[in-house]
Amino acid sequence: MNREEKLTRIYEAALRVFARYGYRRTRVEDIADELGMTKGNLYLYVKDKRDLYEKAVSHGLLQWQAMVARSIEKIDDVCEQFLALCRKGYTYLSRDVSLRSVLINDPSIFPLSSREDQFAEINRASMDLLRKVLARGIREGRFREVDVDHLTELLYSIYVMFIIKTYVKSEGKSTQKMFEQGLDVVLQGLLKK
Amino acid sequence: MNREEKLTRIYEAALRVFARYGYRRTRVEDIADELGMTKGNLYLYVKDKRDLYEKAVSHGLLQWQAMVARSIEKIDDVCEQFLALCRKGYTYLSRDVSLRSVLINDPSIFPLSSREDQFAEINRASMDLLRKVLARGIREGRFREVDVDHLTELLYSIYVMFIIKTYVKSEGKSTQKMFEQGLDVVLQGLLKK
DNA sequence: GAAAAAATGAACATGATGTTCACTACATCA
DNA sequence: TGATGTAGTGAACATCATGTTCATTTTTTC
Repeated sequence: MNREEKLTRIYEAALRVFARYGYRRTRVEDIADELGMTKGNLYLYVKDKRDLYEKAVSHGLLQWQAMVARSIEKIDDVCEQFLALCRKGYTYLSRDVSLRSVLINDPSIFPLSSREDQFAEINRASMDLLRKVLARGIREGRFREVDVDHLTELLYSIYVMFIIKTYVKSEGKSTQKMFEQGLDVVLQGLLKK
Repeated sequence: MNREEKLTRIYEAALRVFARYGYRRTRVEDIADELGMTKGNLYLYVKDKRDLYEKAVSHGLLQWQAMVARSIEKIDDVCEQFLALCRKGYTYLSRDVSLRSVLINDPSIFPLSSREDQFAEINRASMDLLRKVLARGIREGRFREVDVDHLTELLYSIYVMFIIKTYVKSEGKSTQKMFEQGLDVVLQGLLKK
C-alpha cells in the first residue's frame, strides 16, 4: 500500500471517529486505534490533530459531492445508488450533525462557519435528491402514495439510519447487516404491493 | 423544588449526558450545562463523578424496570405505552450501547459486569415486550404479516429510533417532533390498510 | 545482510478537568 | 429593615489526560 492509499485510509478512519465523538472528544489515539496503529506512527502521516481533521473533512466532502453528482446524473436508479451509499457506510450526512454540535460547542476552536454552510448545503442537496427519488417513484406508480408530511418523516427515518450507522459501535458485521435490513424495511414499506 | 426532586432532575440529566458520550468522554461540566447550573453547585448534591454515575444509573434502572413491568401487566395497550415511552424520551435502551462500550473500553474503571448483565437483561426484556406486541397485533389482524426476519429488522428500526434520540443534539423541539413522526411511520407501515 | 522505510512505545510539556472553597446572592423570618 | 440560613458562583488548585516528539526496534527492499 503506497503512501496515498494509506492517507486515504487514515482520512476515512479519522472522519468516522470525528463523526462519532465530535472534534473535542476524539483523541488522536482513538483514530490510531480505529486504524490499528499507534499514535506515533500516525504522526508520520499527519502534521497535527487539527490538520488531520481538516484533511479528513475535505477528503470526505469531495467524495460525497462526487457521489451526489453521479446519482443526480442518473436519476433512474438513483434509489439503488442511494442504498449503495448507505451500504458503503458513508456517514457524511451524520457528520453534519456532529460537526454542527462541535462548532456550536467550541466556536473558538474552529471558526469554520463557511464549511458548516457547505455541509448544510450538501445535506440539503441530499435531502432534495431523496425527495426527487420518492416523487418520481410515486409518479411512476412504483411507490404507494404518501402525503408530504409522511414523506418528510420517511426521509427523516432514512436519515436516522445514516446517523445511527455512525454512532453505534459495530462489533463484527451484525450491526451493518441490521442497518441494511432496517433500511430495506423502510423502503419496502414504501413499495406498492 | 425540594432536594429530592432536584436530585431526580440531576440524575436524569446525568443519565442523558452519560448515554450521549459514555462515561469517560463526559465532563461533569457537561452535566452541569445540561442542568443549567455550575459545577460547583452540582457538587453540593453529589459526592463525585463516579458516585453521580452510579446513582444516575440506579435511578434510571428502577424507573425503566417499573415501566416495563407496568407495560407487561397491561398488554392490550402496550403498544401505546411503548410509544409513550419513546415520546417521554427515555433512553435506557440506548444507554446499554454506550454503557457497554464504556465497559469494554475501560474495564479497569468500572468492573460493573453484573450491572452490564442487568442492562442486557432489561434490553432483552424490552425487545421481547415489543416482539409480543407485534405478534399479538398480527394474530389479531391489526398488523400486516411480516416474516420473522422482517420482524427482527423492524424491531431494530425502532430500536434505532430510540438510540438516535440520545445522540442527536435536539435544538428546540423539531428533533423531538421528527423522532415521534418517524416512529409513527414505522408503526403505520405495519398497520393493515 | 546492509540500507531504507515503517512502526513502536516511552518521555515530555501543556492543557483539560475533577474537586474544593471562600465568597456572593437570595430567600425567610423577626 | 436587618439577621440568618440556604443556594449558587466562579476562581484556584492539583492531578490526570492527551497532543506531540524522538530514540530505538522491527520490517521491508534490494
